[in-house]
Amino acid sequence: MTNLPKIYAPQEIEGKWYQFWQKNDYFHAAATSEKQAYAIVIPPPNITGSLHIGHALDNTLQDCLIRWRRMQGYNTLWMPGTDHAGIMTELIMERKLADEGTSRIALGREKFVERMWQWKEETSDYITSQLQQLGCSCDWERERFTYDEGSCKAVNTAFVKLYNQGLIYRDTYMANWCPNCVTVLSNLEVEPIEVDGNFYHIRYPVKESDVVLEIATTRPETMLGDTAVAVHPDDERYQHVIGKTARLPLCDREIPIIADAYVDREFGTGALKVTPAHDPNDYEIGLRHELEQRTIFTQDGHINEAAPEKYVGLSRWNCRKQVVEDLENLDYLVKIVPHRHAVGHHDRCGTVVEPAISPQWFMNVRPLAQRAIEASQKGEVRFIPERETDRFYHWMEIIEPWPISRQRWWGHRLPIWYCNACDAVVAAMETPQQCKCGASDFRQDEDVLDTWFSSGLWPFSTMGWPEETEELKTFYPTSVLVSGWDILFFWVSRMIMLGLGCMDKVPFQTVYLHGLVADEKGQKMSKSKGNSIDPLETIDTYGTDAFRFALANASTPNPYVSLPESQIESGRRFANKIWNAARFILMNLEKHPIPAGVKVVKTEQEPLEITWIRSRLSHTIKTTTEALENFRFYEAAQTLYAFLWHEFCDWYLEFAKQRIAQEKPEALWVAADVLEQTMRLLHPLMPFLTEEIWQQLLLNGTGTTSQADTSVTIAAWPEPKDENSTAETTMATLMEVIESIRSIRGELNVPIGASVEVHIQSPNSEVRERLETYLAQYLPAFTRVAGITIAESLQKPPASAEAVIGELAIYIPLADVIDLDAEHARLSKRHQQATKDVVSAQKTLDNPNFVQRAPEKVVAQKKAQLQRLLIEQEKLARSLAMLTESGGENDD
RNA sequence: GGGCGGGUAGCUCAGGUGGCUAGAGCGACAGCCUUACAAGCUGUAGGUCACAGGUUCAAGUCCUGUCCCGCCUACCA
Repeated sequence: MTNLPKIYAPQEIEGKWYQFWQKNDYFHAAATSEKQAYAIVIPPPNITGSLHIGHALDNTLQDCLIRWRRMQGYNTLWMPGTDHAGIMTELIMERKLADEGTSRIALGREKFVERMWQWKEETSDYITSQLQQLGCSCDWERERFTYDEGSCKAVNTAFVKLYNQGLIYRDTYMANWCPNCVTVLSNLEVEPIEVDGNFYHIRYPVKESDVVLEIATTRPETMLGDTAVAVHPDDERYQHVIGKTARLPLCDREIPIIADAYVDREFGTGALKVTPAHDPNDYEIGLRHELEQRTIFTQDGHINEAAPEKYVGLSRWNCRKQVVEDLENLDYLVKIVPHRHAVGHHDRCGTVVEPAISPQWFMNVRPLAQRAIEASQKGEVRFIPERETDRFYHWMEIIEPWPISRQRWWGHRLPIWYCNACDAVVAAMETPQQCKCGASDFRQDEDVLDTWFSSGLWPFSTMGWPEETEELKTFYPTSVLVSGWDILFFWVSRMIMLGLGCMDKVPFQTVYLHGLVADEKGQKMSKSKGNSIDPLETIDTYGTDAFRFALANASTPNPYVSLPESQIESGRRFANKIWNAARFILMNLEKHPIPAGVKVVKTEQEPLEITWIRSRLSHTIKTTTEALENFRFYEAAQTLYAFLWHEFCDWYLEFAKQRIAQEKPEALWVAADVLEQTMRLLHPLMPFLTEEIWQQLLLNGTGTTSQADTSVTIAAWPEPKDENSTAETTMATLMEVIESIRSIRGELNVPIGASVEVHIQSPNSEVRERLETYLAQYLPAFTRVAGITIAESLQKPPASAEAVIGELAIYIPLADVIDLDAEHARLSKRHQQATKDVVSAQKTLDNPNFVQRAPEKVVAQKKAQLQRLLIEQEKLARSLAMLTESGGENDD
């Protein structure tokens, strides 16, 4: 007896097979190959990270694609790697350091970076081992890191190239500043969050007049940096003060009153305080009117010497309190009105960002964005779902210069050098030897690059760029990029732009943007919200395959997908079901081994159930393949689930049991064959279980694939070649009959053990013939029968239950056990339903327009449907009448 | 303010270009330890497809409007 446990234990299977795959190098892609290339670069996870639900979904889908294409015979490359993740990683390290009682600043740049590398070495294996637990078939020999030597070279090359094209430049400009991280940020890194704030109405007296301007602001502390008051040029209320001077309270300064059309007369008091150094709009106004840019904050968000001494050194928030208190005391405060508004926060650390003026390096992404739009319009890159295309265009159209320098330490230092003698700026791969002024003393820019700059080069930096490698020739542009839609702007569009900028080609042909996993409340799952499913715990409890299946099954086209625990549970049951089906087949193969070299050949005499299951398998192969081609993972999952469980197990294996009992093992061998092919189909979704079963089947002589195949990972993807609609129709009739009988037995509570007599009446000789041929052999597998009678016409036996399928009637005499009331209720319900359907069909057909205008096929279908319904209705009516006569109650 | 997605069974969701009697999983109910699986098997119940109009022979599906929910986006101090 095959020694397989009754319950599938994933833990005992999974580790073993991953090692086997790696040992045999199945995941390694050849740099050159006759085969067509298929490549995906992984969205590199943060080195410090642990696998969260988003990774699990993202990587499961990628692995599905890669495994599927590998089986289809492509030279598949799944490029793995990790991301140094800039500020994010630094912040985590800083928390660690704080726990140790030290800090980044205390350590100093050199020590800090050293410490980061050390930590990277310690943790980076962790995330990759988790990906392996998930079954990811990455080419680990090629594993990369966004801050490794190759990436550094790519980053410097790209930077210098874009600099020389004039796309990278330095500018002093207002940008978002994080006082906590002490660095500039791009707009994307700023998350606007609605907060409850106030409008502070403040009096600004006009010099040499009794006029007092009332000005509303949400940020009173910035008044210390005010350098003007602005009103609308056409505002009648303020004509007389334009050109005059206002006295800035608390500061003992005088500021001009200017007219600028930006001011909204309707809003607030119609008078605006202008702080060019601390507000983007005021900055613009300041430029137009050549106002002083008075910066009053230090880099870490405290008040500097530009403000009155009293406030120097206060934090932004304490300063606000102090300013309000002082205004109040000096009677400059009119009122405070509660006001809810959006305030920008740094998405990584949550600090309120400060618009600030600083010299930074920018990338002019406009020209590249334009090319990206054109590439998309030409179809060089395609977005799935399609709606993402519009989001992409919109972003590319409104895109602004990208500030790429960061005042941080963990990352690629800008390849920019300044001559210590003449301050000349040089962009170069390495420290320049000599300046044009003759000096040879240079210092490198202190800043590092935005982490997205290096990850933007990922699709080609991982392939060896800037060298002209075989990998680039073979795999670039890659086939698909798989990612959540939430990083379309951060990462995907940057890759497209930088791909065009550096390679002159888009980095991937297709972008598949899957949904984000949400909890029951529709909230995106994230660790910080505490509503997250832990993939590793889930894998422990349910097994990787169950989890992966659930993820694929949840992966509908919606922007948010939900993954209730019950769905994972369902995956586990499915795995167990497959396991047991395999167990049944393997156990029986021991008694009826497949003779060497025997193939179950198709013949005229082939039993119906074999033709049928092969046809259904072909159908399943076709549907699954199409689903994967269109990134409809949920459809692939559902198709396989339905086939395996409800067709193969529920029906075919039951037929097979009969055949085995009749000493006709072909049915078993076919079962093994169908299971083997189904394991191949299911492999991309459930790699471990399918490998285990596939290997077991191989040991038992089921080798329909070529002898060279030693693993399902490289077995050929099945081909649909056995579709047979005749067999499907015949089987459908049989199934209907069997289901009707089971339904009668169930509803009338006929004991399982009781055998029943079945009488079938059908005027259709073809149907009768089919039933005569097959019913006797199949029916006993599904229900206990004492005898079967099939006739063109026959009297309904007394005290019998009845089912009607079109013109076919089934009678089951139940003399002793029949409950006439129950039978009456049953038939009555069906009669009502039939009547309803008749009315509806009749109505459609009575409409002359329908008959005239609808396609012939549809009309014919409708007519046939009505015909069938009418017959059913009539039969049911007659039987009901008979029942009533013979004493059944009609209390409907 | 603008845009996008959604509202289908108690719950989570499918329903490519309009056309079988609107489906699945989970849950519910009833009955079964039937020799692969009780993590199973069999049967049953459960839906005005958010609402109101419209187009059409035909609408869950297309159009218009309304109401909810979610998200993205915008400089209203």
